[in-house]
Amino acid sequence: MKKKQTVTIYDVAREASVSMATVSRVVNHNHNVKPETEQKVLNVVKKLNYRPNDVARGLASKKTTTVGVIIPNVTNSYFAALARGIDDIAEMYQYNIILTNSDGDEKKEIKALNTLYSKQVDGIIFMGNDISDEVREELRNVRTPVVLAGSVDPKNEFPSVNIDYRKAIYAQFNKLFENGNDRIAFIADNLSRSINKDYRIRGYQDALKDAGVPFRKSLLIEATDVSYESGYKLQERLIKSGATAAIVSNDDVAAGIMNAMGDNRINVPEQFEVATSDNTQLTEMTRPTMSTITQPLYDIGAVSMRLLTKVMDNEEIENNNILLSFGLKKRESTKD
Amino acid sequence: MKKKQTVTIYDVAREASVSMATVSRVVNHNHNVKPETEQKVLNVVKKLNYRPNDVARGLASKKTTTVGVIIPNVTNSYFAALARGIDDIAEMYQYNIILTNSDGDEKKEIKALNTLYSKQVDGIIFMGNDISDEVREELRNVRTPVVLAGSVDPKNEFPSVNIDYRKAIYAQFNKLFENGNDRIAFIADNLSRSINKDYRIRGYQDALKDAGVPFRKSLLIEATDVSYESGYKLQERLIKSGATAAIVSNDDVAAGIMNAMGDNRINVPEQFEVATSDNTQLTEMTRPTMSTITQPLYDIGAVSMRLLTKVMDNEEIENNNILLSFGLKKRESTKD
DNA sequence: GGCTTGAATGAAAACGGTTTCTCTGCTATT
DNA sequence: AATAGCAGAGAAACCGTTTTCATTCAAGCC
Repeated sequence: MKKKQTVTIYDVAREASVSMATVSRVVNHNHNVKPETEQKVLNVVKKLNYRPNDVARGLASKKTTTVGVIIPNVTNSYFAALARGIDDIAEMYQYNIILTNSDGDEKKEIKALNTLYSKQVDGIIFMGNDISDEVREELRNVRTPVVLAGSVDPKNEFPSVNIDYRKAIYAQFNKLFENGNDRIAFIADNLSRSINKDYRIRGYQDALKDAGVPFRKSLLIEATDVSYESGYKLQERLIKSGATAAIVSNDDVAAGIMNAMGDNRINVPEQFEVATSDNTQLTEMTRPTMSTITQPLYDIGAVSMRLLTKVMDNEEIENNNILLSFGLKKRESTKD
Repeated sequence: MKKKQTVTIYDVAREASVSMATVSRVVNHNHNVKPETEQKVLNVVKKLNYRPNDVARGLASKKTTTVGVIIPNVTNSYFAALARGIDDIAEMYQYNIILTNSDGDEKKEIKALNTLYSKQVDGIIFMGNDISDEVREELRNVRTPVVLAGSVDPKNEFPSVNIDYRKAIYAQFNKLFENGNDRIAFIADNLSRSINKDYRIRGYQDALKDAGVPFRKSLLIEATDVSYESGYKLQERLIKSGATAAIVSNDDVAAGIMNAMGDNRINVPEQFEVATSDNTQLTEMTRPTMSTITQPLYDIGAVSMRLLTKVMDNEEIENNNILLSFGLKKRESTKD
């Protein structure tokens, strides 16, 4: 009938006839403890199967070795890929991840921020495309380092890791333009969000201007959300708009559009070209496969976590707003 | 120059001229505090913008309102869907989620378990298809409630939420058999894992027996991993095996097989039928779309989190091993 | 030989809450 | 009027560490 009371640092100290301080030093690999003493303590630790209580540790040291991650939806492959990058690097630096789904909803984001704050996380990685003013305010309030991953901040107030969305769309537009399209639609789930308004659409307009093609508002199309279904439903409207090609900001939506085209006997890419943005695995799974901007998804997550560790350690940061390089991958949904 | 020292319960107590105990009571919505006093405290709380420190709380109360979630890979749509269900219910019950990727690797699983243990999580949800003996041992050691989600335990030692994999495969086999196939392959990433060996393959054999079809070992095919690529590479072997249909245990793998068939001018479903198992969104995105077992993915996660709350609260549990109902969805990759 | 120095250790004060007791006054009961 | 009972509040112990500061002791130095 061994009743397993949790064994504390005090138990170890007593059993090893040393003070708690010494045990603490040993456990934390501190210098200044004689090898023999260390060994003695270590033996007792093993014998008693002592495991430090991280909560007590957190209270005393004011560090929880935990970082909060706010993600719109784990179920979204784009963000899931980032999350994986984040977790891998976090683990490498001995941090754990508290994951919270926000659905990109301001209220939920703020609530999550407050919870994480209460939980005393050492840092926060925020994903959500962009940040509203209220969220910005809250982000300032939680006095813990924040890094934005795959999420823009036009004011560059917070450290962030992204690709250059503006240039990416610019490049993609030009490809399609070279293929002979002069009516190219741009599709995103929310055109007024900063990531679209201030970056992608600008890139779109840059290209328009360079190509000497007039801007048509009707070619800017908003999807109801980032889902396959919403893309599927968009197909008709897309054809009616007179567009012959589309740049889509999300792979699921793009897949929906493409399949709807196929189901309506419109050939992709012969009759309509589709280019997408995230290079998630889905781009290889559809038929035709999808041409896309290539983003280093995993790396965006990984780099932002690494950046966060630097901020948490007060290291000198050369560049707060990191832009990772992107590429263009030609697959079957575009002509060239 | 307001220097923002963190405000503690003590500050609130002083400012409101009450004791810490009273503040604590108010903050925790405890009975036994006069409405006026409560209001007075509440005012100070607001004025000082006091936020309880969850770490201190956790130490004192021995509850962290945090549960650990071990997931093979967030990037896997099947598990991501479960994770979403888990997080939603967790949030509903005021818990947060510490998410750890294990890659289904025993070493990482054990390490994660230990970390979670140190962090004093109130409970753990384990995903990983099945559990090795070492993990089982560790699962016993962490003296915190554990629930398995989408992961079998032949010994039924731990509470779990699943579908009846054996019956599901049985039903699926029969469909394909009725369609005229008598050489039906079964494909999984690891045939010796319990979930396959003890459940799916048994279902497969049950069906074989009922149908009076002899068992052919060559029709049991192991994929190198659960990925689109590994499925794609399997196609040739599949044809050589003489099979005319396949039951696949993972949607990504199934998509790979199907696309490889298409790329090699083998018509699905006319020349080869493919049925898959997870009903992730991918099943609707491929062309042809995929027939599949329908699993309530989100619900498996949600129900297991709910179950965990019950275990954590020491509630009476009527059924420790929950089987959610599954279905069969006919799409384009099978004939009928 | 006295004094400085530094390594090794211990004592005890935080850390910021929860919770158990205990103590007041009232109100209700008889 | 005396007493029981209870609501409301405070004092202080406790949760399990880290960390500061003090102490001891031996070696090194002139």
